Amino acid sequence: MFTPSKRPTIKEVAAAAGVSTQTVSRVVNARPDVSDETRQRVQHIIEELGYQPSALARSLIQQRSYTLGVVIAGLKFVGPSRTLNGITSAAEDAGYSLLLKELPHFHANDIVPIIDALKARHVDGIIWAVPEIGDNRSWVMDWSIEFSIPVIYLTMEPKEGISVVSLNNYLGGRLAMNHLIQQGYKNIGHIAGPLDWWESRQRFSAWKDCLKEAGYERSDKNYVEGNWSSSSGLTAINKLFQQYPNMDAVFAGNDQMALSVLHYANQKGIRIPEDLGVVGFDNIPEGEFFWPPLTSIQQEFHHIGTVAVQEMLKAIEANRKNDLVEARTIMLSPSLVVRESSLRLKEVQPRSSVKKP
Amino acid sequence: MFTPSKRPTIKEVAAAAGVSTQTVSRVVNARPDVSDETRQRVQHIIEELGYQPSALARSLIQQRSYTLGVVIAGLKFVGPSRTLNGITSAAEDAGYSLLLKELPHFHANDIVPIIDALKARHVDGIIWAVPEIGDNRSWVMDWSIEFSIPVIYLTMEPKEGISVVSLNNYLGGRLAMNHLIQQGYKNIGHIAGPLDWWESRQRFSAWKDCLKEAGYERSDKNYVEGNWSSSSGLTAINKLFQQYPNMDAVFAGNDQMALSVLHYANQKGIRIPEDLGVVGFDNIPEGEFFWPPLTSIQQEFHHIGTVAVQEMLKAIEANRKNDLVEARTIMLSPSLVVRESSLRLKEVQPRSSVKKP
DNA sequence: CTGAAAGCGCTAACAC
DNA sequence: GTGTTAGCGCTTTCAG
Repeated sequence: MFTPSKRPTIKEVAAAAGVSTQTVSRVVNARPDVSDETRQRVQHIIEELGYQPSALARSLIQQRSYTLGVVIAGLKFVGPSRTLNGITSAAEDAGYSLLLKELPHFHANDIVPIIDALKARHVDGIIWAVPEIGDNRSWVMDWSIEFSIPVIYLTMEPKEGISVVSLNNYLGGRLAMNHLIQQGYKNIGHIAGPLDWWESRQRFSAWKDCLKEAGYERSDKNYVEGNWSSSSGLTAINKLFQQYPNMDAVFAGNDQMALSVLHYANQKGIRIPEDLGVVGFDNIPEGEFFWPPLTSIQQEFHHIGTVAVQEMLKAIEANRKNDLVEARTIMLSPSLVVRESSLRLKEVQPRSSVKKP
Repeated sequence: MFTPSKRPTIKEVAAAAGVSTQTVSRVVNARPDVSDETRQRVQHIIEELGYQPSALARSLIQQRSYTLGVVIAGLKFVGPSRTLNGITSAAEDAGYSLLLKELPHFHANDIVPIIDALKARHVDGIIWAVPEIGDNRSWVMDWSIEFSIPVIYLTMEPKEGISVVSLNNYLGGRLAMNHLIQQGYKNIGHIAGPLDWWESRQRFSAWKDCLKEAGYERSDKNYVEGNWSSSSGLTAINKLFQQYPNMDAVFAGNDQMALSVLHYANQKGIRIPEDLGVVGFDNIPEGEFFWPPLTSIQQEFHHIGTVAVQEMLKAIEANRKNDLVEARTIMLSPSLVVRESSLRLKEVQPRSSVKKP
């Protein structure tokens, strides 16, 4: 299965080349102050022995590991895994390794052991890629939790003094709602995600505000809370139609729940978009092939990860130079992707189109 | 944003407690040979200073890091991310940390730098969670690549001398096909995944073999190759119907491509399952809410990850004891999930059902 | 029960 | 250009 040979150390290379370990170190790190002849010889021995410096030993002495801690939750969902995808590629490009920790569930609040494990391995910074839910952020302002390294939070309500990268969910909700209103729908219901999620509340607020601005009535019977799953979406749309019989459009908190609205409509013979307009959120790749194709709000998960890493690198550099590390909030803008499920005024926008902000 | 205070070292704790570093070490590692009184005092100082041992320094001296390397590709897809989900939870349970590397693309063959980076950080083992595609496994038998640590491969053709954990894709294909045949479909087309993928070829072979066993004819016009995406699935189903007009069922290589078959049928007014039976692969959660609900082959991605970690832990222990590390192949069995898209004989199986192997 | 010495694999700082 | 010394933070070994 594998050859359990021990890897050579810098000492062995030095001995084989008849130089000091220091010289080997210089060659490995491509320092200029080595004679060409020596460099050649050492280089040769290195390849022969298959020598490879220990990043561990290096981290120890340099007090810098070129490793980032990533804390995530819900990897089995599209959003988190695509964001991680962005983090991995950006980190790789920057020459950083990633130490990954996944929380057992979204609400996990017992984060001290996680942070300790990361710090024990001398990570240079931590990307907290867990969405804000319930009180799972209650500790960020707790001064007893000392980080001593930069931390960047993803997907949460911006707060004074901490760095946040997030999609502007409120704006996304507004894009969805204003599109439906513009298409002439007047009785727009909402299937919200779980309202202990910050993202859900933002989308929910947008729904409320847009109805109000348009001068349409709204009551608490006009929305139902789901849990992001298609299954919960089906329950929700059933309940919603009972409570709100003259509903003519639905803004769903995500595409999975929107899928159930389409499913329900197909089953009941409700015509989409004529009788019922539907808009989702996230714009998952399958949405284009739902029946009918689903209008949605595009969220650049990958980009969130990339931006987070870039911010982290800046923070690490500033930290090194002992500069004051300025906390920054970055809000990314979503965009509207119009497809048939909401396109009642066909003459206006006859085909799929992507509108970038 | 954070307090850049330096973390205390074992020396500082020792000094504060008036003992040697060795005694602190003993307390930290819960060794029995410390007097209760000393233990208490040291314990107290540790908490006071917020001392935390450096896993790095420990790894260096113990020649063991309690860290696993995970190499993955295509994190933005459901399968890989759910498998990673299984790996993270199993590793966490076992007290192992994870060093994550994502390949830039599935076909990446330049894996030496990846392995070197992992070994430089002294991982105790490597889980190679990249599916076998084209020649991206050509190096596994290359003896010049020395691992010196256990490696477990996911999703590939079992090979003598290496450890593999994989779903039995051939069996999955057979479950799908025999179900369609049993439902009375006789002209069964196939939308394959990319045929340089081992998984696709296994499913493809099952399609061929089952048709042959049933005594049905088959030609090269009866299948089309897609690339897993719904978009490619739509192209594929168009082409397939042109080439194979009397087709009455489709076995799609995954659920995304199956979705496009449903989409196509809805568009053309083809009735499912009466005129056309459809079976997918993977059983993604949304499939239940497609229109009509999609029959599929359940693949336990999470479980693959869990099993891989368990095997890894065994291999690491054996390696430590210098036991002979036996290479093992573990093939997991998929199961058939029947829904409306393939249920022509309604009286036989009137509802969704999951058949566990 | 506790401490001193040595060293894991490497690099910073200084000598020559 | 190159070598020597010291030490990153910890644990192992061996004394006492």
